[in-house]
Amino acid sequence: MDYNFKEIEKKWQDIWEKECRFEVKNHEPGKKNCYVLIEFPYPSGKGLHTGHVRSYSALDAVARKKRLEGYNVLFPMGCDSFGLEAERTAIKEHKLPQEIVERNIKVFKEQLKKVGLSIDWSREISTCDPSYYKWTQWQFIQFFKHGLAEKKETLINWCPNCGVLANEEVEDGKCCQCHAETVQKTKAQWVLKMTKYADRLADDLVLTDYMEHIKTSQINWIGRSQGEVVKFKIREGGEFEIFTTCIETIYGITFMVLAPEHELIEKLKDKITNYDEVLRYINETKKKSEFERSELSKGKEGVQLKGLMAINPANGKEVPIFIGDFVLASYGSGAVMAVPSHDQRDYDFAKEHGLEYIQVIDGEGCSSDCAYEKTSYLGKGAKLINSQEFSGLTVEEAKVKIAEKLEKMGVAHKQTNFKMRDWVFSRQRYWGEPIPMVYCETCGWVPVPDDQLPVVLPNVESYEPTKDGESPLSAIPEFVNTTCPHCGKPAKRETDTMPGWAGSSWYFMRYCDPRNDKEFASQDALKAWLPVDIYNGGNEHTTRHLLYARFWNKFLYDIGLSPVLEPFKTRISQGIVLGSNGVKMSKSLGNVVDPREVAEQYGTDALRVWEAFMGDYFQSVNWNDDGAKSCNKFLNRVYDMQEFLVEGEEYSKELSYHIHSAIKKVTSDIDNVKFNTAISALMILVNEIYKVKRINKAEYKTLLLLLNPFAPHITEEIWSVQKFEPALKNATWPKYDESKLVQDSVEIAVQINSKIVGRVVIPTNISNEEIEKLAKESLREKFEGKNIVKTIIIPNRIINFIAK
RNA sequence: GCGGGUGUGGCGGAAUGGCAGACGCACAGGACUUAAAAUCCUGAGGAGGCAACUCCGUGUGGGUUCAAGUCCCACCACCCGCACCA
Repeated sequence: MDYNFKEIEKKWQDIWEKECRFEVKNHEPGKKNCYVLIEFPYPSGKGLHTGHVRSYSALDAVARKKRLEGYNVLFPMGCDSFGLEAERTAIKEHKLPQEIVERNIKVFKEQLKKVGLSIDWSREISTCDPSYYKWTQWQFIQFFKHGLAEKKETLINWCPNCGVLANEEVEDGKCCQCHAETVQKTKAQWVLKMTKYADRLADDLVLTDYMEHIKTSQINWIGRSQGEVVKFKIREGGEFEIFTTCIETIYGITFMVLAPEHELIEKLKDKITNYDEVLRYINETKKKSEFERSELSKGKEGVQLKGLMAINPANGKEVPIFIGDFVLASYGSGAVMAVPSHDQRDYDFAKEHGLEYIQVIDGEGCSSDCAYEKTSYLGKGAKLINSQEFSGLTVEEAKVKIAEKLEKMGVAHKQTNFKMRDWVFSRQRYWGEPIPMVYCETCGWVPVPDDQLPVVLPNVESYEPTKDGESPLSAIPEFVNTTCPHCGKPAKRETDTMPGWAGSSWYFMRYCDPRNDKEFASQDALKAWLPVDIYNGGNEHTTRHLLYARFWNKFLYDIGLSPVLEPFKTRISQGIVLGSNGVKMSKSLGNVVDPREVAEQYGTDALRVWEAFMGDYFQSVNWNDDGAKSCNKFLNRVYDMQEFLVEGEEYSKELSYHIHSAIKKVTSDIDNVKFNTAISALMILVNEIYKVKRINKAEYKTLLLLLNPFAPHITEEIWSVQKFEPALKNATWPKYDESKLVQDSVEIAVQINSKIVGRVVIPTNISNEEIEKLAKESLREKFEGKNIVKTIIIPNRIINFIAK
């Protein structure tokens, strides 16, 4: 008969809760601390889905194993509750975001508890709780006091009817709600100067054990490049700067391109003979987002600034100037030199506009339909041509010499540029932390004093985005009007709120000391837990959230409030769970699987085991309805094994090898986040036990402990029913003995000229000569007439004879 | 476009450069049963063959190597991110 998972799972969840089993102190004598962290969820109305269960139960397995290994484990949970989605739902349902969030958190928590996660609920936090965001605000003020927060003009999406829009709300240049055309406008916004930390954010990755692709993503997002800033004079007066990493191609310049926003255009408008055309192009550009502008297909568009010519400082040559929207004002100096022979985008642009090509690097790569780019010529000893005194030098020599010449002339200097930009920290939205600043005519921007924090988000009647582009808070005079904390004169509060990223940039610190009302967390608590040992989250957060959190921590480190340079030792990302049809689960496609239904049918343990087993943790995987069923079957086999149980405190001869290899495999697989093969190893062990139809106490206990991280309810139930000692919560993770993994004999494959000709069973302790002899003897007929010239032996696997 | 990934049976997936397809699903056969379900046991990449066995097989095309799913080069397809969704 099937085991009664409903009863068992409820029973143990109640016991864990009653015992406060997973509540943890910051210090536990004789135990090392281990911090297992999973990104806290956004409490959307959709509730928990199978993707959540996959990562939560996986990290729960890690936490449970660490506990059994004797660690003092912090495995906390909370909610990232501010943000646009709650606001939208609230608007739709005519409720307050506060209510929506409260309701969703309740559902979430209930669902999480049913998954049987070993969470310390006493440390639960929510970013929209004033006792939490008080400290988010306090930290913002520290950024301000250290000159890292300032108001600055930035680009926003603007809809004439709806005001400021998020990128997400713009579809093909139109507002997603009213379908009016949107434009890009500038607006003064709070900005955190993250670029000041760009170098360190890139360099300090060596201090972490992040997965390699995550480090690469971070480095590419930061996008550090070293190059030269070169000053170009304009024949008609004035000058501008460009940034290039390919100074070696400067003699190949045949035109220049400025960003349409470049200040020079306004300055020299009287000298531009086709100013009307230029203006039209600039207005067209304003309708495009930066993302659209950087697409290559649009890179050929541009308009010449007729009447102007730029002068190449290297050789005095005059070249035409264009504006093109593929040049972004936000990167470098908003202007580029164009070398069509050696850059594909310049090449296409030149072709479109009938411009000249000058090849300056010698090689075969330059052809009639593509440029000879640096990826093809760098590091290959290519030489310069058509470059005056530099012709004949290698690219690497020329880079240095040309830069030297221009620097001596006073028209160039070295510069490091970053793709990464400062963090725009303002939102003209209601549902976020109010930015705790006051503007005074006399004193300028003044932070709200500590004793007046938090600046509480007021309850309002209308919190929809405003049409004038200001935050809904600006319509509340009681909120806006205040006095200057500095001089006491009437002043106005900042009405922008913070982005959702704010609260999530330091929540892992708050978990260390969640109820502290004197500071965001005590240094003692932070030292006890940081850095986080293993941090899991979605792939979509491996660039931005991770950078923001690392930046935030580095700043706190610099002002003495974080004990670590890097907050996360390792970072991993789970693959998403797709619908059974291979596409993302969504309500409209009807392929959403509710974990509650699965648990109802096959049990939470089966669901957890299946989510661990269904595939490589890092890869996306298609949901399969039969999976949980098969895992329920597996758990039943483990349960039914009680009938085979015999006395015995040591592993039996028949099972010893299988037990030791399972311990080894499961232990290393959990450490290496390979849950699927850990489950597979357990299945193999269970199959072996069914072959002998006998299991003793020692063996059963080991099996249950290995399975416990994945299926905590059933294992604890069997353990307690069988009255195994000590109680499972006090048991220790089993150890394997390498010497028990050595088998007496092994079957190896025999190859002649790399083709398998047969197999032979050999003792494991014999010499290579003996292996050769045995292989030849057992497959004598295959060797007839063969002249063996070489033998390759791969221990316990293959012997390969090379014959002539 | 830029950046990060992925591609293996009917399906989910395994495989430190060393016997491809572990483990599981679905499938087939057997045991148990009046019968079915459940359970237990066995089989199975494809093609050919009564069989022993042979040939073909890890997105495509090349290459390195005694040996390639794995390393290198070129290509194709798909997924994720791209700064006001978080």
